[in-house]
Amino acid sequence: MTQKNRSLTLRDVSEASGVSEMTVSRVLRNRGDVSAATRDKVLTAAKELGYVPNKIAGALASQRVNLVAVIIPSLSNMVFPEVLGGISQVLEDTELQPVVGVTDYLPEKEEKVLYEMLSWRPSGVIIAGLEHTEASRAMLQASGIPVVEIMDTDGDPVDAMVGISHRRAGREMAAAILKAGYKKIAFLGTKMPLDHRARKRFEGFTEVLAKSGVEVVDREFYSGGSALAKGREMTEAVLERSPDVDFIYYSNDMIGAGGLLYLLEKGIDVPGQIGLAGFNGVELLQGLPRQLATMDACRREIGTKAAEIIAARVNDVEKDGQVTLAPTISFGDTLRDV
Amino acid sequence: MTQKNRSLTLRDVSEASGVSEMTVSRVLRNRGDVSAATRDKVLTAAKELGYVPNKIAGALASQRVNLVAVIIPSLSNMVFPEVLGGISQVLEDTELQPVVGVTDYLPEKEEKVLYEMLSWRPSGVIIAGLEHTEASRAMLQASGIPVVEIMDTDGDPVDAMVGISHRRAGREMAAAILKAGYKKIAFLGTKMPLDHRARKRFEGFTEVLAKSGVEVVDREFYSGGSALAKGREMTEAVLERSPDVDFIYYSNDMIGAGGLLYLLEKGIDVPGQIGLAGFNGVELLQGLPRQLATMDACRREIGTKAAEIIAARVNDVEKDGQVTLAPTISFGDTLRDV
DNA sequence: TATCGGAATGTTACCGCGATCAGTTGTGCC
DNA sequence: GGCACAACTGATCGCGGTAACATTCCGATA
Repeated sequence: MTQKNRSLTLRDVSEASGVSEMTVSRVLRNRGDVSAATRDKVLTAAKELGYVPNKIAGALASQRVNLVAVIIPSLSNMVFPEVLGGISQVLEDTELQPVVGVTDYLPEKEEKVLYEMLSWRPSGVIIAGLEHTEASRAMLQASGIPVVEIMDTDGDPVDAMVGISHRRAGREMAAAILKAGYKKIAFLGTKMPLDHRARKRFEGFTEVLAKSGVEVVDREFYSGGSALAKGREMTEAVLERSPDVDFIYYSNDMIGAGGLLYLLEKGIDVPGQIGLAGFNGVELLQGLPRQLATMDACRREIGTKAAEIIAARVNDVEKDGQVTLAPTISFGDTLRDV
Repeated sequence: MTQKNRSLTLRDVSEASGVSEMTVSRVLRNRGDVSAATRDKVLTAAKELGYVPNKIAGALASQRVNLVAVIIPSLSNMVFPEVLGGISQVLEDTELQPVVGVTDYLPEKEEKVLYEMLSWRPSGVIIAGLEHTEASRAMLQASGIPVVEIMDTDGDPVDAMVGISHRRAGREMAAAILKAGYKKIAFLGTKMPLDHRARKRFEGFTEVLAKSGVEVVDREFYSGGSALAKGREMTEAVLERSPDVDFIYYSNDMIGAGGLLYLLEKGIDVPGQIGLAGFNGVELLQGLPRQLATMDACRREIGTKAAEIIAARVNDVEKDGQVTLAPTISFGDTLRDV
């Protein structure tokens, strides 16, 4: 246990166990034929010394790095940890390992993070969204490794993609709202020009409304702060400005929940007087006094499918690289299902 | 842009720009003297080829890896992403980079993840908790790199530690509750024998109650599912079983919020008839109809302090390695402040 | 008994880059 | 004009492993 600052190498184990470095390497990787006797000797020595193999050297020599770069905009969004869960679950059965990079929704940071990750020569990349800087796309293209763009399928992927159509999600929600007879519809969302998926939902949403000659009567955007509190505040503001609103579409469940709590407190009839809907289908909603209407974004499944594609491609197995999942609307208690 | 499967090396850039590999290396790392002219030549060539340096080789050659292993139990807990935020913020100003590993609260998985991470020879380790398997402790010890154990300070660290005393947090909350005159106190928490911090809070909590001759009148534990919904359910169950309860202490804010929503719905007077308190001070609470009493766990600050210690030690700057932060109680609207 | 084959082990040659040291210029100064 | 020195550039070696090939040793087979 007493050791210099320099960390141990195969040579140390080799000397301690009296066999060649190569044999030690074989034992530690379970590769090739090694007699049970020497295997034991080596393992004992390695354990005794507290040897931890150096993957840096191993990766360089073998030209194989079992890492999968996962690049997402945020960890605090609830959505992405779930996607990650799906990814990890699948990769756990392989020799691959996810490594996460966070972009904070900034294209330049994405570019930086991507560069950084590619410099470790991962076996694959899973990256959120279809919108990237030109340089990022070029890097992905040139990397020569499998790339899966996730979350969104409204656009052209560099390689593979797994997600839902957010335009369609917006359209379907709009259709359901109109069908339920609501007419004075407001939209509350995040002030994030760079959140392309929220934008696409909004576009799909207004598109369908427009076809029925309906226009959003009010809208408001926030940034930062507690989403629940913001939902509450914005809802209050909208009601004040546009008292005749009969439906509010929130760009995510969290602000939707805030709005719901506010309206219930005010004694407003939901969904009679005002209907509500959010987006994502987060688990959190199950604990609310009333179920918020929402649309499932298939988060976990996106993760598993993406990881499966990477795992297959790494092993040179071809696999369908364009997966569009179908989000399902859930009416809950805040949107009349007619 | 047309390239074989083999990815580019310094040699490619060197040939394309007509200088030695060494010079290319210097340009790309901004080290040593290089004339402006050759610098430009090299940078142009590198960009044109789409060259991305190979950190694997670089790290091996330089014996330096600018990664900091961050090992935490979970990403879905809300708490850890915030700690991570603190870490990232500090490391962003250095050349270090965090790499996250998740243990799911399982000691064996922690051991595995730690081994995995150490095999990449990071410059430092930030790891949640003070409880590890013997093998894990040995690895940390033997690694010869700075180690900071975070979140908790009730115990002996391998090296440095940053956190709060959860025993004390439990004690303080108990004292505040008693002082407010509550007598029939229930405890609701997670069924996680491996969540040592929750356990310590509970121990501190009961310890102070015991000193006043008070015992927890009821308790319940959950696992899995939506925390908000579970808080609701468990609160209902407790009220049914022990209708005379006058205070409920929740092991986290999320279930506390569920309980709060339930009680308000039932028209129960909070904090008159029943007082409530949670733990963590999550941002979410700000959007609730009433502020839940809670105790701030100093999450972000834990992250920044830990990262600062690593950053300092990596540069051979000594720095105080035992930081105990003081969590502050916030009474909110659900605990009488007397 | 000579030969062969496979299991067990060792040897050699890199992997792509950076540390180190060794040139090769150009410049200012006496 | 010669020298010292800085500015710049290149050659060599090795980081700690692994792939590929070479070797040894043994029993089985003809």
